[in-house]
Amino acid sequence: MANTRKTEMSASKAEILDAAAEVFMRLGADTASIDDVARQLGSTKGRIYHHFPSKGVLLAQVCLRAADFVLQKVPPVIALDATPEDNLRQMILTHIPEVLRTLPYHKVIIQSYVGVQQKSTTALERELFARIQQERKTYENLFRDVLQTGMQGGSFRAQNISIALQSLLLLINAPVFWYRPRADEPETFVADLSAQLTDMALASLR
Amino acid sequence: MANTRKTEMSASKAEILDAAAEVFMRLGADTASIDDVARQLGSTKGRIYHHFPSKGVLLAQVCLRAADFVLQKVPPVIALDATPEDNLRQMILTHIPEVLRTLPYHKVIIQSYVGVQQKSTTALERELFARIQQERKTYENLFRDVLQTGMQGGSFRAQNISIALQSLLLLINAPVFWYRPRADEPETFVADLSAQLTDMALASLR
DNA sequence: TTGACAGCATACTCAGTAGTATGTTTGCCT
DNA sequence: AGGCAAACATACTACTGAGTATGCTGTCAA
Repeated sequence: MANTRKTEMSASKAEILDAAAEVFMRLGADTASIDDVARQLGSTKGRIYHHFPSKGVLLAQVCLRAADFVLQKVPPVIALDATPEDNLRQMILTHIPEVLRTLPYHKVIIQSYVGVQQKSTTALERELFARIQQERKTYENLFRDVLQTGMQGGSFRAQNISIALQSLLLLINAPVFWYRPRADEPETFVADLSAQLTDMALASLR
Repeated sequence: MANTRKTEMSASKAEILDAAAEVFMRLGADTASIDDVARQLGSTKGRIYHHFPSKGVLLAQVCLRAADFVLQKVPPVIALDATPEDNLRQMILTHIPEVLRTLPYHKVIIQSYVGVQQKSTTALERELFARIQQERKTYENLFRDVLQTGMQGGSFRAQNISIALQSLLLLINAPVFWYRPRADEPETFVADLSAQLTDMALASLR
């Protein structure tokens, strides 16, 4: 048990991350203050700064967790003997519900997708954001490989693969921008939504 | 000539908006300070506060201009006697180059698309952001109408129209997230990019 | 029992920033 | 010429918010 790595997280720390994700989502990561997060927790700054050395690290941990969520669910559904279409279909059908399940985290990480350069001063923050970028690249490559294989095999139309990849990734993350869970929404809404987006995504590649 | 409305903008004001868009894009609208914008202009705060009453209004004007850019270009290409496919194709082929031409503005307005609620305190700011939302809705409805017509006529596959619309809009704005103009890029890159995205968008609807 | 440490709360400091108040220059009209 | 705004620059104020230093309390091991 020498290497528990990421799973080593106290319940209190996880609770803080949940609160931070929620508040960062609502107010924006830069606008929201540490006191706002503390208020959401019903506690004070002291608790947060006991577990995290800075606001930047807290933000980075939220983003890192967002990346981890999908990275733990999606790779297992990839089958080497399946067709590119089937693989991609399963990947998207796994991706979307997982993203919507952990929505606040992804609303936060998307704020960094717009390209605002982090002003991470400390070395730890820079290392964390590098890890995030690495994980994102790893995740993107899962889709890139499936696209590549599909284009070579003729399942997908041949076209600029980088453009196709970026468009595909944004398409399957589209609900993060507009989805808001509602009490009166049908039981099957997320499943239906995932199915429709999967169809659109696959169709866009043919 | 009683009603010049929006076109009434001094060159200095436009120059400030350009600088603000550039800086807000790079640093993020909340992180960037008015002094940052002034430094970009090679002047001081005084100039900015002479033309804009607050930072919130400045931000709103940038966003409003972003919306105006596409709203002036796209509607004219819609033809009543054309098929939904042709109309949509022309709309996207107009939309993308115009967005990339005025990229900083759209990178700023996209920061508000993530759903962070503006904390506009003044009445003027609230009114401006309401106008922005109105213009955005107007623009969306251009696409919604084409989608609706196309689905009824059988050109497009019948499906949940709101989901399809949101996905389509995000797809045609995807380059805003990743595109960065490069000196060594081919002359035809933007045109090629627009063509590929148009094909993907139309395919996703069939 | 105690003491020592984790897990927080309280009460500060201090840098940065939005906004203001007031000077200073430049063009323009008469 | 001269005065009078517009278009800025300069020099403040007031406040927010990140980070820190220190105090308090329960728990657990020896």
